[in-house]
Amino acid sequence: MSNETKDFYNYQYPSSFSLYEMMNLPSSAQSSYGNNGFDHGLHSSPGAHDSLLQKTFGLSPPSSEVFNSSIDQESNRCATNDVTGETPTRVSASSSSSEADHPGEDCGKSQRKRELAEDGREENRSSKTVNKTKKKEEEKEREPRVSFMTKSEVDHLEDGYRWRKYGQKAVKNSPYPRSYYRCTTQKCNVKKRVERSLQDPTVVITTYEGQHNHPIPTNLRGSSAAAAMYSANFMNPRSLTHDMFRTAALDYGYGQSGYGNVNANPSSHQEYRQGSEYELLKDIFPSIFFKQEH
DNA sequence: CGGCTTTGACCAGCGC
DNA sequence: GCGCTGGTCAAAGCCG
Repeated sequence: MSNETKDFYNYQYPSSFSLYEMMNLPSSAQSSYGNNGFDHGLHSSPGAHDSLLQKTFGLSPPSSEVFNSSIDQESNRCATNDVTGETPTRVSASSSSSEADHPGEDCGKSQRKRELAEDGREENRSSKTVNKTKKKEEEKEREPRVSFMTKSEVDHLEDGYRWRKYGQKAVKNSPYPRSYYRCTTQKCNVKKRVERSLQDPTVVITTYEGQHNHPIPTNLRGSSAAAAMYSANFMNPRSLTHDMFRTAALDYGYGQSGYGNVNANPSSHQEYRQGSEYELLKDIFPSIFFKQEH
């Protein structure tokens, strides 16, 4: 994936996009799996899919919608991602997260600025004698970065992991601050930034940076399914298999919860037990994930 | 008491 | 060199 921008005609679609992106599947893999699979049935009941995706990804409370996501594994971060400028039913998503990270900001400069600042600090804040050559090399090894744009009333969305807030900064030209979180697990340096979109304050932009080197904490609030999926991406991007999605479906009512009572919204369980959304899940995550299961 | 949030200070990069 | 900005630190306070 490069700077290519993909258009989706329904804002539920970016979640399917993010799945491919999160799995690091090459474009050939996408085409072989076929977008047709993802088209299957999606237009029939967008609201239901929307609800399903929210719960499956667990990134938002019931009132929120994950309506865009992007991933940044390399340095291609300057593609268009003018999501909030789109109509409500048409969203563009791209492999770039820069615009999602910092709407309206100058991409290249601020991006490099951020990385340099982070690298310098992460390596050795106290010692000023940093080997510049080494530093430059490490600059190239950028952490994978994924951003989600989620319509939500709350800033900090549950994703299954435990986070500690370590900073908050006012955002230039925005009344909404940006919050900085770090994974609380020892030796896990995954970070995330949370801010509200300047264009649409109801939209929360969550940017994950780094890879978790540990399993999802259990006995947490939020969605274990989402955490499992997110974990699968960052622990091993190619390990996100149909089993994962089946687990997601099971966790949401097609089986006994395997992770304990972690669902923040018990009512969602009830919906899934009715079965209709399991079918929707199969529609969204089609044969590649489900066909071998029955 | 441990874990978390808050918040002012600090640092580094960049533009002028 | 200076000011601006983003990102992080760390002390203090809060909370279960």
